[in-house]
Amino acid sequence: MARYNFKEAEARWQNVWRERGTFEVKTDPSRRKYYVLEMFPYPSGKLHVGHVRNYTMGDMVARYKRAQGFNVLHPMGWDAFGLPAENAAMASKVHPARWTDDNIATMRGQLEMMGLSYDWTREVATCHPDYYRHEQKMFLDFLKAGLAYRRESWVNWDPIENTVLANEQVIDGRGWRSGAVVEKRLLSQWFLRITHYADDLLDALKTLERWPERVRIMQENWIGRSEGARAFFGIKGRSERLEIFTTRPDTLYGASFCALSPNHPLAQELAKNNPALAEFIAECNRMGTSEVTLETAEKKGVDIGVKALHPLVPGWELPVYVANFVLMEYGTGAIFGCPAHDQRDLDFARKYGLPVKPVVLPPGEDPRTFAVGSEAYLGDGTIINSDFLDGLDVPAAKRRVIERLEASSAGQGTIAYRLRDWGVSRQRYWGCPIPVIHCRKCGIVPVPEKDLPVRLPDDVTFDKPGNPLDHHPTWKHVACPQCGGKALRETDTFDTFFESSWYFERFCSPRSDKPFERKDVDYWMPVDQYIGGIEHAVLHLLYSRFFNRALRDCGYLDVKEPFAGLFTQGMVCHETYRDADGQWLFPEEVRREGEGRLVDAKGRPVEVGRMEKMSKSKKNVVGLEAIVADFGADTARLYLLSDSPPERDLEWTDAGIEGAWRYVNRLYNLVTEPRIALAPAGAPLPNELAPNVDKARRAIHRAIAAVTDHIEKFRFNSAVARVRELTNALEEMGEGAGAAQVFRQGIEVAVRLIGPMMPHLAEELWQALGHATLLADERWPEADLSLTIEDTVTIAVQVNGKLRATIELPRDGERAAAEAAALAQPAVQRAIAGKPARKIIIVPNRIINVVV
RNA sequence: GCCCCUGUGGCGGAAUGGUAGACGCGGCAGACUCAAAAUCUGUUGCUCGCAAGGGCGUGGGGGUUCAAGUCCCUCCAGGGGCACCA
Repeated sequence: MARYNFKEAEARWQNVWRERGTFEVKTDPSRRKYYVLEMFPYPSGKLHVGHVRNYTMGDMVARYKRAQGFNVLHPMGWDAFGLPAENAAMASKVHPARWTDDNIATMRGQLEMMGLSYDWTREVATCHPDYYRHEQKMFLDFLKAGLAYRRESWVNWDPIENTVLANEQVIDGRGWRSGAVVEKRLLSQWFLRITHYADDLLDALKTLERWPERVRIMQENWIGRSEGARAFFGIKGRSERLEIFTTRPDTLYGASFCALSPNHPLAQELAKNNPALAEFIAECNRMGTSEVTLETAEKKGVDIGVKALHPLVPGWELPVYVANFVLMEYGTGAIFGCPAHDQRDLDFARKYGLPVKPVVLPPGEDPRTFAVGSEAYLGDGTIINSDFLDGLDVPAAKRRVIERLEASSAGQGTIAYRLRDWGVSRQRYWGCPIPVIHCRKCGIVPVPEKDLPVRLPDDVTFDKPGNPLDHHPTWKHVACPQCGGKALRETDTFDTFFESSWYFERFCSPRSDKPFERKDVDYWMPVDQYIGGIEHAVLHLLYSRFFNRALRDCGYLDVKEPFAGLFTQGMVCHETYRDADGQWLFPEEVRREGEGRLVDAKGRPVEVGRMEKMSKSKKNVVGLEAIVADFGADTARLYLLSDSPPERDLEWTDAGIEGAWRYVNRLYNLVTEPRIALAPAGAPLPNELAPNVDKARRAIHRAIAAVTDHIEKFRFNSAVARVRELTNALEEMGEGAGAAQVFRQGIEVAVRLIGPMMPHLAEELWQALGHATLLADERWPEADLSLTIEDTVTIAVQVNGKLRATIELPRDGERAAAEAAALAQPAVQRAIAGKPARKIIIVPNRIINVVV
């Protein structure tokens, strides 16, 4: 048995592809295009197996579509701005640019080693001025179009480091480096008006038929359109009114209190003369900014002593609280509480002894006895205790109460969104500078286009906390473009989601002076198949959809949705290991001793933990280099494709990769040392085939049909299984008339089918079969459908839904014959036990169910 | 806390509402070998039975249906996201 020398072969074929420019493509409107894109990586250091799984799937699609004759664009680049580069700069004194470039070089080498069919001439790194200059121009256009604006918003503030922290850097309410209790602080920042497109982003989700349902649902919920009403409550003894938002105006008669956000203007004003309230607001502001912090915090409030006047019932006064669960960003920053029909309001009411009055009667309940205990009633029912609304159902009551509010100018129907505008300012160095200048006289002045790009200075230091751009000695000091006076540059940079919101368009014309050429974008966009992690289901994918709309409205392009097809793949997981001291161990530090017992290098026992997402902190990562050195890129690719369904998590095991390696060799030997002498290529079949040969021939065509279907549907694990079934069938086929021809046919088909999975091995075997062409340039095989259908079918026979026998019958036979054959089965007779059949259900060619 | 997803043999998984366990990993038995590795052959859901043949079985409970891993309700467990990680 020969071993496949993957080391030599993989390098050789990678060279051939590179030298021939096999995967370099041009805009060519005479050809059908297909754009395959994997989410580009952040250059964090090294490629991990999770990246490779993603790119292997993309390569599978790219090579498959290429074989089908498409002009396939398959580019790769680097999402190169971001926080880790600055953390590295602080930790090990290396400049973010240097650190990023080094990482890119390492990771590019790793990608090349995997034999992925990228057009490397299109490589892009977002940290280069050639890239980010275009988004500075885009931002200026957004500003002109009113899509960018400036307002104050809250950030996490570390009072010891005097710096803004990312949510990730806040651990249990404390700064991750300083350990200081994090405060919230108001900062003036830039926002993009994504809410302007809320309805369009929501409605267009329906058109994204090739997106996973769950991603569409998540985006729909994220946008969170809800119809409701604004209502004005008077304030006793004051002239202004309190404007509240509610999605349940039908429960207005069940109100028992009003609550304001700690940042509501009225709360802020009253706090000036109310030390207890001021302290409560301060306490709220010490909490982090993340939604999970707010939502899981204990619900608290302070009665601020004023009385709100019910908009529909003269003289009805309600207490007003400031409460930590009311968000200033949603609705109006003020609510009314109806405890009987909202769980949070109920908890709050119980805590502060407020009345609970039911106004919606659940079906079947008696209005005289119905009461709400510890659980609010959220469903539909009949309105009670509500004056003119009594007797209506919930939707009707909503309409009626809104009519009444509008008639009396006490409110109106309105729509609220959960979606908030996108804050793009970051107080960091390693990002794209925001191209504006702050002038004391002229205010905010955009950087003139002739002065773009605003480049990041190289000479920065990270020894002081805070933004290095801000303490750079000269960079921010400029003359105002309008008045010529002394002015300051904006020192904030863009959120890195800015770069990833249009890179797929840059790939269409990566070397253009413009962001992209219209003719290229018109040809290549939209991305036909986008592949990435489910963790991007909302933010990146929603921002990109928005950004595309904003670019369209600024005249850049004419694309409705950037990603026509989306696939979200699962993560790669691995067991975790700890030594006797509880320290994490890398898998290569653990060895097997005896009956499944694991020990460390010193022979001490190792505790095996759960399968978890591979992460550096738990050391449950496998080195890509080691895998490729031991087994080759194709084996790794095969394993990644075959082990789990692509959307599900994959559990990396040594046994799994070894199994893939065995198959690689088996396939290699099947071709290089064939059991049956191969007929010459293209030799005609004899008129009569031996039955076993005919069976194999049918298996070949069924395999083509099945593998093609599985690839189309992203069931790569099943595609691999079907290829294995084919090679199993070929190995089992005996000699007979036509064996040499069919065996050759089968092998050639198998080699073509593995082309997108294991491209190096496929080229190697294609050559071994005597072909002078590249397999990468060959067309995908087509199944002869007449050969995929068998003459006989196996029909299951059930009695009362329980399988009792199977019968072999001619396809599409008579129902009566099938019924008779089924009833004739001894096992069926036994199960019927002489009882008359009440009903016999026959699903043709499939199943017969006798009901007795 | 809220939104979304997942749950099938010892393990990864397969299965247009129609024969649960394809394909693979692992195990067991055998062949080859001085021996081991590699390779090959057979076998392998659990359970009762000498066998023939039964019974049970897709996280738990309930429902719809001639028929449920698949559809509905509910509970449990694990995972992803929650707006400054990318």
